[in-house]
Amino acid sequence: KIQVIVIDLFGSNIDIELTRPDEQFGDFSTNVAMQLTKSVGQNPGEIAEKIRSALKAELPEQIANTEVAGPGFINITLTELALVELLDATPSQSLKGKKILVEYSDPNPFKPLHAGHLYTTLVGDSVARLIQAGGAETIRLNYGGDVGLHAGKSMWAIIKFLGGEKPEELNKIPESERPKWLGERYVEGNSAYEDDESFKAEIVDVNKRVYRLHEDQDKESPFAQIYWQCRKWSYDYFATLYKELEVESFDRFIPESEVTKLGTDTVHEQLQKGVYEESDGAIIFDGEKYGLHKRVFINSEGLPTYEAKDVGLSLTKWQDYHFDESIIITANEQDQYMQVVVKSIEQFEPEPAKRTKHITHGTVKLQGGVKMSSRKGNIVTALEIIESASQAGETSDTNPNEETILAAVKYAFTKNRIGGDIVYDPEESIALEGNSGPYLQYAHARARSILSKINVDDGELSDLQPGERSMVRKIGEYTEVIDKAVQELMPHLICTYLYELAQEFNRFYEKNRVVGDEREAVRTKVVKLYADRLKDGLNLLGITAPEKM
RNA sequence: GCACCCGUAGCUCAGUUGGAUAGAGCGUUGGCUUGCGGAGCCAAAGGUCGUAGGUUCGAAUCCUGUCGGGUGCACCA
Repeated sequence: KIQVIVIDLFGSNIDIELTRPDEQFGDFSTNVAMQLTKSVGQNPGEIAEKIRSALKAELPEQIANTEVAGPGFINITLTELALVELLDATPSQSLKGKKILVEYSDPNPFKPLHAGHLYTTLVGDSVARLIQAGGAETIRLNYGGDVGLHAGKSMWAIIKFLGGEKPEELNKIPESERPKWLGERYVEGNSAYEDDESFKAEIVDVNKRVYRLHEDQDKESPFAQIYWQCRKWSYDYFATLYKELEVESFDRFIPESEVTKLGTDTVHEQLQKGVYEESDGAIIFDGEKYGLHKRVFINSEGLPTYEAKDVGLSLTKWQDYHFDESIIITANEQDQYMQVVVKSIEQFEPEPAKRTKHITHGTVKLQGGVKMSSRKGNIVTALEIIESASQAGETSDTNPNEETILAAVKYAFTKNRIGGDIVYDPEESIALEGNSGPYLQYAHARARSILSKINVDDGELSDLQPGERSMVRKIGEYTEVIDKAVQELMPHLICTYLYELAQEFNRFYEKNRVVGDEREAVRTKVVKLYADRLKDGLNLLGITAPEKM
């Protein structure tokens, strides 16, 4: 609408950006006038004034007031009618008709789940929810390394523990201790590999046997029985965590073993065509030609590295889904690695490479910047994080139930912009005051409690008083926020908004009685709209909104 | 050495396709309580936006240098 006026007046069709300014300035604001200063050759105040008066004349029904302020902002205050109409808007489903793959979580069988896995799982879940909210056909993928050196290390230590290749010995390990037991074996195998040359050689050999077992589709040999049994234990363990977290379930688990052959074959094939090259007995891709670095895809033992398997994975995704977009979420240490892999694929299969987007996040640290490592063994496991939230709740006056604990952890991990490291503080996450999941749950429950005491029908939103208008204004921003969060794939935008919304409500609530007031009907409508948005927003984050707490 | 990410209040973070007095929470200090869930509200103190330049009418935001932290740079994942 402003666009048209600008074109009429100045013949310029720049994009008009409407922002939500501080409430004192109005409902919308734009700085076009300042942007036009140069091309038009008039001072911003004059330009703004022309646009302002034209705009006001054009839309008398929608615009109550406009003014030019500061260096040349045009501030627009909507009429009550227009403001209320904004409430009917729904998120724009901008991804409708697209098929989008989201790969995240990616735990490796035979290795323990540490706090980082919890983080990446929750980030992935919230991003996938956004994509789904955008209307896309969303396919959740989980890729895991069931072959590779780590599996070799674990298998070596497992066999040693069992006193040989004796699968029946596995039955002696109680079900509840299996995840921990597997984690300990990995740590043992890893230390052995690093500390002792002869152990290292043995492990390399075990690693080869694991690959061979897949090629031969061996399920019978004692070695294979141990492998498949422990692999299953790992997957069971992952399933337990996902269930506990109440994250959306994955559409497909793709173990590395499933894509190894395709990846290996492709690399060999493209070696002939010059995409990959031989170097010191290994097959590499020379990313330096593209400002990246060199990486080994097939090692000199002839075994595929992670790189080759990722090639297989990408091609598998492309063949099986023909996606519009493929999103991969990992820790940021894989950032440059992934660029090399994707660049190599681009050389012979450009389409899927171009449609692949890598989102990276930072690492989880505990209060005081303590980092966790899975090499040393002193790791914080995923379940321990949840446990710590629960414990922090018990020592406070909260006494949280499961819903609250999950809300605490999920919100703590999604409220920050994806990218940097995050510091997890259990006490802050479970706190009922401040910017936390439980605070928002409480805010919701309190609003529902008010509504449960109401006996009148909703009123029309008209002749709004200032507090009511502020609430309507804030509620009306909901769809804009969702759209932006979907577009940018940034769940934290929703967190920020919901928190602001709850604060706005608390201000309203402080001054305006609902039940029994002469404006009860109108205010009931406001509270209802507020509670519904809060609930929807929390659900988008995978957080429940209980009626009572 | 090269590359990528990060550096905003004591702490944890928003704000970064350039725009109005840089905003929240926690913590600190003071006020509000006969209340629909006070798990709240109001207010104060607290900032050379790492630092030095540059571009611009205008820079936390863009460019360059520099310092500090993290990560990655060949047979690990």
